[in-house]
Amino acid sequence: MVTIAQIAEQTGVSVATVSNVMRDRGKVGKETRERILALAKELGYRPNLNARALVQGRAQTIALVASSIANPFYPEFAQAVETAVRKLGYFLIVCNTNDDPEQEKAYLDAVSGSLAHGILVMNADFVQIDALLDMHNRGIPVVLCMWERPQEPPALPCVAVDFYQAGACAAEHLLKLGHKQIGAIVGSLPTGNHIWRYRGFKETLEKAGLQVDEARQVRFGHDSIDAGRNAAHGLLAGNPALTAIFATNDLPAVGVLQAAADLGLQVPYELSVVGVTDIQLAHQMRPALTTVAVPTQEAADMAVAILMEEIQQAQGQPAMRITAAPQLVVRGSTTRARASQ
Amino acid sequence: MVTIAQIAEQTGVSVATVSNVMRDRGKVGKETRERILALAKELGYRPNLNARALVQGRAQTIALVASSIANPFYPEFAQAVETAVRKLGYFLIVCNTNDDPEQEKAYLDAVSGSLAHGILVMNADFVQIDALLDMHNRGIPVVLCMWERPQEPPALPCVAVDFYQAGACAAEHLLKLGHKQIGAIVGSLPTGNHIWRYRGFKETLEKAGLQVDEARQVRFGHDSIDAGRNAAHGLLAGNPALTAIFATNDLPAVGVLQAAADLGLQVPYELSVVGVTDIQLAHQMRPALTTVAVPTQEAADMAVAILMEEIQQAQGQPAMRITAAPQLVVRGSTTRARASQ
DNA sequence: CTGAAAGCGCTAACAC
DNA sequence: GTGTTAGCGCTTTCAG
Repeated sequence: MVTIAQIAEQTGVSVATVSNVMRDRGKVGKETRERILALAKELGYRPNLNARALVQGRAQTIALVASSIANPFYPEFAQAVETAVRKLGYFLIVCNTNDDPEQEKAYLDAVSGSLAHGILVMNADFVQIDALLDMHNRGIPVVLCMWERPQEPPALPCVAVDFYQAGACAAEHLLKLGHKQIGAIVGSLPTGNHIWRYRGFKETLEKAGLQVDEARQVRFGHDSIDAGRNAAHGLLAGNPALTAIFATNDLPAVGVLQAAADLGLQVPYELSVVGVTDIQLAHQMRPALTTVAVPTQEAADMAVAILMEEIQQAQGQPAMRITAAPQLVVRGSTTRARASQ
Repeated sequence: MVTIAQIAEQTGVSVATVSNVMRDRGKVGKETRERILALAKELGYRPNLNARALVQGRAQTIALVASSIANPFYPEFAQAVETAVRKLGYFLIVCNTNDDPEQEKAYLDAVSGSLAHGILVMNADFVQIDALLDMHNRGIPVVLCMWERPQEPPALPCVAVDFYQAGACAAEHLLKLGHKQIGAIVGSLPTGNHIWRYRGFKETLEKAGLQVDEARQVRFGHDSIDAGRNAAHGLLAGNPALTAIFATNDLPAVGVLQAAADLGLQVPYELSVVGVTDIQLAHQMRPALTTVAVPTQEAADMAVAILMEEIQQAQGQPAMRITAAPQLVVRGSTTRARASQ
């Protein structure tokens, strides 16, 4: 490994000068500078990031914590985050806890031990919020990335997406198409994080004068294709009059598409389907999925921006930033309600 | 930040002793040990990873370099790698170059500067191989993760998958189903990395006495859904007698499925489709995709294993390890050839 | 079993 | 402009 000291020695200058050159700190004679640069290049010098991090008290990395990579939204978001942090000279460390508290603790401890300068958390509801609060109090920048409810900010900095509105938006679309018998598949338990999406949906229906009978029209579960498919089978078996199904996320919505295929139901003519998020998979399905798109890149950029503010001490009370509203994207999985039976 | 020195002072021992306790190095009296542990816990001590990395000359991280996260195979592999490295106490840094040589250089430089202890490279063909060789010569562990051709090992350690055989396997399946008019969509240029898959396919057909007319039956391009769809449209327009299409990867195969949907062609009855890899998307499509599955987790484990050998100096000449053979997975997108026209 | 001291490679005052 | 020096927090001989 080539060090600053070797370069200093071989060029007959001090380490400070070499260090200054390496960091473009000016105050170095042009001729000296060039001699140093030339030698550094020849020797293949690379600054030791750990030494730098040690002396500066901060690493050049950002950690992104998520409970599971299984959700295809994750890599899309991770990519957006990576792009954003790279622009600022940081590297991204991915931390998948796989819902394992031990892994999670290991990651949080490592970050506390300067593995990363700051930490981005995707599914805050699965993470030990108090451990994060603790880190934040010790001065480690923390940002929650996908807060579901702008109206109720958490105790930590976050970027919020108005998922209530996403649900409302999906409901309006279906209503406008004349659907009256609408099922819902919720990708979490009634106490879980998808509840706001569901409320937005439900309350919009109710405002339009439609009653929602939870026993007959709604299934709670979790956020996966399989869960969505099973739920759809259950729903359609118990309630064949359904002309549309809203799923609180694209994954279960894809499950609904599959269930329809299983049953030989033509989507959208016999059943309309709407999801939320607009993951890649949504437009790869046939028919492609109508969904309420979440501004992924914007959320990632905001999260990184907040993190940077925290890093630059521009603190105060926990910042919350709200993304643009989720937008309906109409594709092939929805159409006018079929003639009532 | 709590340091080892503070703990040493407050417990009246030396830093060396605290350090030994923290790393379970034995040789510390039980009672001292417990006093130290108790205080460390109370103070919320976390070892500084950068200091440790500096003094030991190696980081506790592994870098995974890929040209693009767009390929859905990437997150699947990344997850497998992350799991494998975590088991050994390492953290994973993701490095997406997005085919940008500057990004790539930035990442390689950072790793050379001890950002990571070792480096895993996914798409070796897109990466500046000489830069990697250089790193390897300087003693930095490097492993190429998905070498396509075991018969022609590269100059660096690697894990190889016999993709020639994958292509052959797909061809055999189609032949067995009675297909004679088979198109091929290659997810790279004729000089690119998918060429072995194609050769396996082509030569198997030829051994069975079928001629392959590249102009009429084959399209080269790149590895994406859209490219696959376009290629399929072109192929089917020029050659409607085709009863099956082989794609060198699942992504273009999904594109073929979409093209068939566009044209109102019933898969598999009017057109059979086979891909390679078995990404998640493959079994989410309807009909689900028949494909030749690559052992992702095994490849990831092997890559990490080779890396660890390199780390433990168990060197010698570049190791190559070959995964189990790719396996055909029959799903809904293939069936017997339709009556010849 | 425990301690003292050197030093990993770099940055950041502060002198010259 | 350039050099000197004191650490950053930790591990690692080597003594005791």
